[in-house]
Amino acid sequence: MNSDWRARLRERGYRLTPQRELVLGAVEELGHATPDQVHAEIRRHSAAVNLSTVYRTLEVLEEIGLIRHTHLSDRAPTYHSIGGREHFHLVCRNCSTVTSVDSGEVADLTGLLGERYGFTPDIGHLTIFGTCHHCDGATSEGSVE
Amino acid sequence: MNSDWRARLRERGYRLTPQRELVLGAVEELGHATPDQVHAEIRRHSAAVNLSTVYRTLEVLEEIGLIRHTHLSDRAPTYHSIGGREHFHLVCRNCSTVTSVDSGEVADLTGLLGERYGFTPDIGHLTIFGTCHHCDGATSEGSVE
DNA sequence: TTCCATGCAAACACTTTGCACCGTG
DNA sequence: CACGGTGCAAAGTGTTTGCATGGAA
Repeated sequence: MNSDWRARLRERGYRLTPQRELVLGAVEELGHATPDQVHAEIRRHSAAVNLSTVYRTLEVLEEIGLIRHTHLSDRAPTYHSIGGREHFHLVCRNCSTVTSVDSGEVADLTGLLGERYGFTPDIGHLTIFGTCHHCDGATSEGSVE
Repeated sequence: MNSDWRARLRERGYRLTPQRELVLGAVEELGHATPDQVHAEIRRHSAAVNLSTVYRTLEVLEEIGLIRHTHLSDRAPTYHSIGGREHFHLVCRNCSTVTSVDSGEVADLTGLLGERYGFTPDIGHLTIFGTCHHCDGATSEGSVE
């Protein structure tokens, strides 16, 4: 599964380029990252990759299912590699802490939406904003969104 | 509850201006609308309100709890008035249909996140992307996000 | 009369696009 | 050696800000 990405690209008719390897590597290393952060991370230890290439590449990598994006803030989207299981995110508006939750945890929700609304949710894209227990009551400084 | 907004503004020390009335009216009339759509709607039958005023006003109206915003697409946020009960949205990526679901429907989810993660979700801000039953299987043209 | 709110224009943050050149397959 | 991918620069979208003027309280 280490070099699976090479096959994935080829299968779909995409070419293998050093830029694509660098972008994927940066996403995996950063965990959750905006296009700009990916760009900066690459620059830290490699030759520069153009920002527009980063955008185009993230799109391709998501297309072939190696990474996904969600919205952890009102600003830029964040990308993360799909390390095994599908998950969604909880984001605290107060302290900005991000918690990943396995999609299995919300099987009930998925079932309910399916039965009652005929709707199949894309759990991997989901981010739920709210307040974590450390911040209940104490609404303070820098908040996300 | 019709002119409740006047009191709400005054209570919090905000002034009552025709622009604020127009923006609130447009949001209520449109249902779900982006800042730009609100701006356009006002222009349709009134003197123009500056776009930056629309932005500032939407922020104020949300602050005092008359409207809320959520993200129905990757582009602009959409605002809606809080007509009674809190709700969240289901958005079909294929046909862009938006379904409102009462937050009571997901009491189980809210309970689970609270117990297991100490997290209090902001259901009113939530939007879940996915596929509606009309579009299952048949992934076609113009998709959101 | 005092400030808050508005209009306007410029600046911003993020993303996309057109085109010539480059390098993978 | 053809065609997809990249770099670069410019243009696009959506949003914010500084400042002078205007109007609600």
